[in-house]
Amino acid sequence: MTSIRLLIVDDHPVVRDGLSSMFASAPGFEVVGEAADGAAAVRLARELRPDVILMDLRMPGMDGLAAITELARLGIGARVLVLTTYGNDSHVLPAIEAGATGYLLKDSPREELLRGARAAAKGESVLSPSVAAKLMNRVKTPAPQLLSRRELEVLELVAAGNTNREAAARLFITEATVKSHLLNIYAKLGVSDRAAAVAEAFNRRLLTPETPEPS
Amino acid sequence: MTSIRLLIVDDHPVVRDGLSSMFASAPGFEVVGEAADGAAAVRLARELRPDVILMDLRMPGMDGLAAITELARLGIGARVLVLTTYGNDSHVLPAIEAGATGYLLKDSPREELLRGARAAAKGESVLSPSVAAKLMNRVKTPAPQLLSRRELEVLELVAAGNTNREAAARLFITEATVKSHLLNIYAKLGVSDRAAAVAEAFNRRLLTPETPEPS
DNA sequence: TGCTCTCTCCACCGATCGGTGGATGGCGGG
DNA sequence: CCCGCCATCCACCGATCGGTGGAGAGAGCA
Repeated sequence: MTSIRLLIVDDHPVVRDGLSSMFASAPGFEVVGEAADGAAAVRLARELRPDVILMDLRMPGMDGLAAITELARLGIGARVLVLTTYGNDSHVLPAIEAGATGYLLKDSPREELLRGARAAAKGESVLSPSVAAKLMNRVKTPAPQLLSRRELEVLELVAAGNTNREAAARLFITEATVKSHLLNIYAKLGVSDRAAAVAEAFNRRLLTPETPEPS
Repeated sequence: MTSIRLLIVDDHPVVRDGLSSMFASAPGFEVVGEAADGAAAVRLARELRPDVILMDLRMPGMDGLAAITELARLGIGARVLVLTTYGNDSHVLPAIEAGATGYLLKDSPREELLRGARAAAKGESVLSPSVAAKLMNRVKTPAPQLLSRRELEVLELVAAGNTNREAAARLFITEATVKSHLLNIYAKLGVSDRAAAVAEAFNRRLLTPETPEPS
């Protein structure tokens, strides 16, 4: 098995040196380049085709998020392992959305960093606890029983594109009843039309996106 | 620092024994009980008040998911670390939604299991790579640029509860233009009214729930 | 026994929306 | 150079929706 080719991106020379020497001294890794900002990172990534890019997010000029986005746009296959100081800053989720493969804190134990880089090279997802927690919160959030069962049914039908009349037919009630349910829903959600009600329901996880079933 | 009190839940005696002896021999852990199904797990959890529950999902009778739900309903504070054989089965996300603190594979290295249990005791989230990947897929899904920038703006305003006239004012265009944009949106999303368009946009991740800002 | 909540239903009106069938100019790729 | 996509705008009409102001019946709780 050949070594994992690494590109290290961080605006602090100290950090680059630290990471560089740490990975260089570990078996199975080869540091092929270093960059101090996003633009340089993208340039080097095209040129050197590393397997894994260790990427800081906060950098002058093109930041890490922009760089990840750009790499994805260019179709560069390198896995990006975000390596940053704070796990709870607001850039975490955008970075994942942009296509980062993993997200670790810089002060993770050496062991974990090495394991993370290896996992990233295989395309596995590595998350530090704080990031994992953030992601889980995104999914958890027990639905507070704000809407009654019936109201939720009505809202689902409306979200599916039914008119009041159609929803009424499907529920075997009259249109008038559907309208009262909707008015109650608007009041409870603090909105004043069906479109906003649907949006608010998604925000409050009363409705959830269909999970596209994999394999 | 006192030991972490563990409750082990699995329908296979072999697995219980294995885990039990593994944790018993590790410093900082104390196995206070074992259960072979969900009902017994809930009973023992109320009685023994463990810090962490190592929980299998597939069990006869009350399964792990039901047990987690029940524990949450009863307000039992124990952290639940799901410990199962397959990382890609369909019970993963429901378990997290029900309130599991972490999710590890049984064949994880001993090291990882111990670390996972310690992390869970502190309330940190531990995820095995396959589960992390699943969660990330839930968030990733790069939006296929189906809607034009302008159309997306219109849809966002509509989702926020604006009428066509209001959206027009905010975009400094006429109501007629907003209407054409919406008609285009309906065609592209395969729907025929604004509420369904909003729902479909959430399903396709063109719109995403606001992340409730923490601390 | 009250009280509250949910679910059901009715009538009526103005406001808004969806749909049709256009038109114009700009920008970019083949 | 032409085609397609995008963004902008127009008029007109019927359908639908939101809002008001009710009411009755059943469930659950104190």
